Amino acid sequence: MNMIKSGDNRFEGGTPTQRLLALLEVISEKDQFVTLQGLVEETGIPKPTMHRMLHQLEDSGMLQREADGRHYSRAMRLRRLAENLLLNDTIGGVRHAILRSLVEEIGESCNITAMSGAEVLYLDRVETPAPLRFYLHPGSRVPVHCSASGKLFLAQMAPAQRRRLLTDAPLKRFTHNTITDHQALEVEIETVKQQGYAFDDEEFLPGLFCIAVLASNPHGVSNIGVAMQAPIMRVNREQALSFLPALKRAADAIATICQDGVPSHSHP
Amino acid sequence: MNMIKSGDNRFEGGTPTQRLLALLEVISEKDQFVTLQGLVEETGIPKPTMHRMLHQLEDSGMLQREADGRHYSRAMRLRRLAENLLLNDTIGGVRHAILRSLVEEIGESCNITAMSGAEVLYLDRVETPAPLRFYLHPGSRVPVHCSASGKLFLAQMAPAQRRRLLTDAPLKRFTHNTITDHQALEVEIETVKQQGYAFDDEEFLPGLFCIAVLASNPHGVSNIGVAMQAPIMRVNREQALSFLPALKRAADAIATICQDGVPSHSHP
DNA sequence: CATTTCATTCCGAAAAGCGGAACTTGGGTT
DNA sequence: AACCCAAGTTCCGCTTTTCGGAATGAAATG
Repeated sequence: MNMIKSGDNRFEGGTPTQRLLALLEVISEKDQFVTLQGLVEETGIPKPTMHRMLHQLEDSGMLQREADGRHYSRAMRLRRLAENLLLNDTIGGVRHAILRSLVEEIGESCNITAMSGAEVLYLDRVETPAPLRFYLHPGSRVPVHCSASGKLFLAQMAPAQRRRLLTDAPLKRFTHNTITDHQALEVEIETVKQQGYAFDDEEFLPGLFCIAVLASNPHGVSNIGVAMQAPIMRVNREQALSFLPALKRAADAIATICQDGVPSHSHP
Repeated sequence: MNMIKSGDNRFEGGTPTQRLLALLEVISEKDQFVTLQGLVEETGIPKPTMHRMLHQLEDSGMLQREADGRHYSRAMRLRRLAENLLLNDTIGGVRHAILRSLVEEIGESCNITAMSGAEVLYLDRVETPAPLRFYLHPGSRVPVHCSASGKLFLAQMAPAQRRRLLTDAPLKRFTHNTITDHQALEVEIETVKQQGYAFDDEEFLPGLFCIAVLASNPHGVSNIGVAMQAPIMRVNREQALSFLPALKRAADAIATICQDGVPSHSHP
């Protein structure tokens, strides 16, 4: 009894189904057969509960027992699930690949953003290989008024819609550069609208400089942006501007792919 | 093709967690974004229930919403789960053993590959004992358009899906042999489809020659390939062809194991 | 054959799921 | 501008599942 690390925080909160997914995750990380007892020790889930979970997975053909009856391994259905997930993930895969090649080209972290509610959502992100970097993971959100993409989204809105969005919440200050005055923000947005791109000059995080463009959308307004984020000591305004063509190219490629995101009802 | 097929029997019995897995399965079979309504029509699950399920998957970072807020796509955690499932699935070392005996038979390095996103992922690999060799470790990735396995995966895709994958990717040049022209690649893919195997003739790394086959899958497309990789000074096209039977045999053995998943014996 | 170690079953309390109905939203039409 | 329609979201009382401590098998171990 040595390496017993009771309780994986992954299993503490969440609904039963989320628990089950977390269990699958633990199993997926193993390259050996798993046992009930082993999983109990690793996850901290009580034994009867774990027993039931494994049984469900076995009944549904996701796991199978080995000859000895106490070791579980991946069954066909789980393999097929994993294969299909990867095999058919072409849209996400391509989008990520475009982002990756953009980062490779300009050498700084980039992300794909979208307007979500009253905030900017990071859809995907690729980090620069440089050691000094900001870590912001996909799925996180930032305010509209102090992000480059956010200002672009605001710039293409109808004035009434923008006012509705901004009047409700005050423009929270994050740094000394954050634009907190509505008048000043309108001026900035006008500039952005004319330029077709936007900066974030340490307006959200001290030391973070960004430039963003929109993935243009023929059918109207766009809700996809592409942005570069870099430490201010490595990228200044001129350098950021030199990245514009590459950013624009990536944005157009992403726009093309995302156009036919309509699901089909076809079945093999 | 019926637009609406209410009620997939997969969703009739079973516990809530089994239902959720079945839902993931349906999503995994799609190569496009899914919507709440679309899934409701396909599965027959009531709308509020589906709404909750998708929310749970979104909250746990398995799915993410696209910009429009109504299309869902695979999020990072789900991709990682799928990759780990395949990557660590050595089935008690049997899969690895098959690869090892293949290498022993033909005398050159071989690997097992899978499609992941827009790239080819190395699931497992065994090196030749020969002193001169390329070192590429499991878990690494190579582009689809310049790898033997990649071309096989492309060849079995529906044209629309392939186009989406390739159209906006620039077909990056790695060597003087890399196919960088889309037209030429389509021709190559057609050849590959008819032959049932694919070469990589120094298209990715100078001096590296590969031949690959798919582990055939009775239920449809396959996401597992088997490939040989050797220095061009040791293996030419004819020799590579002479390895085909052995490669095919190994691929079939791997396919069989992945279906039955019954290993002979072993103490983990 | 006593002992340890897991796997399995039981069951009352607690929680999550369920889904019809109603409500909201956003885009398009009259 | 008023309306409509389709899709997404929320509500809420009822039902089902889950939860997990404790007790009970079933093998290995000594």
